[in-house]
Amino acid sequence: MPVVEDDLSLVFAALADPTRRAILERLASGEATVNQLAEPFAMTQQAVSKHLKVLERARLITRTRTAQSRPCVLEAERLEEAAGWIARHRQMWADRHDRLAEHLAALRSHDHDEETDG
Amino acid sequence: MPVVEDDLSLVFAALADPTRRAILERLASGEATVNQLAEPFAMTQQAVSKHLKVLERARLITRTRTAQSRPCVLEAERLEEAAGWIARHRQMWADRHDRLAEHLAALRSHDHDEETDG
DNA sequence: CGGCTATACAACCAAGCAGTTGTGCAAACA
DNA sequence: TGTTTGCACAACTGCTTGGTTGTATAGCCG
Repeated sequence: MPVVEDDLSLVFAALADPTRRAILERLASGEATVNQLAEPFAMTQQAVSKHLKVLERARLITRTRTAQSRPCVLEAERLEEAAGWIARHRQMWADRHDRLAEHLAALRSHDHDEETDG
Repeated sequence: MPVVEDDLSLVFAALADPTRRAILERLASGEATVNQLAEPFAMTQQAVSKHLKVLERARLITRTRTAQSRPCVLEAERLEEAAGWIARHRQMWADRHDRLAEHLAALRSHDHDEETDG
């Protein structure tokens, strides 16, 4: 197991939990304190605090320090990275499927093909 | 901890590992057998097999049964789901940031800053 | 000052994961 | 037929995680 995990893994891992995704969704409509976030989740404040740590480590949120509360705000940049990876591979896979279809079509029209690779 | 995890969590969790992402990348250039996939990864065939199980469970790949080998092929649809979630929220966050910027600009134009800096 | 509020830290636990070794089994090959 | 190849299953290990309770800290209120 990676002692140091790459950013992408951290982001995906952070997104791989329904609670955390819900937190992000809630946060999308504005800042919130830990206790505000904890309320709808049927879990303790400490548990939410841990989730926030995960999100923070993935830099999906940042936290500000105002008096005795530490509200959370979203950080969209990390999401770009994840989106980028997916988009890239989605394209590659689509290409691959296209080429596969082409290839099959080519094979079909050629009747027989000798593969002399260079 | 979810006894039954939703599809989205499975997909993100599957993507949250560099080895599995590398497997997907390799798979993007064509089918491969377990041993072929295992080679570059400095880990045993069994470990790769486990990773493939994770990918299969997330339905990011499917496996075909030909004779004694069980090659893997990519399944792009699941990726769409993950891409969709991210895209949706990216947009929401962007909107939010825009509004925040507007808000701050509005505040600034009001010239109501009482900062006691040192 | 005392007490309330908001949060974090620590210890603990059950479960899961990523990896290992060892083994079994089905298909191809000699 | 026996051997090799390709893969999976099982058991085990160490680390991580998601949750708990209990406690500590920092700021506000009276």
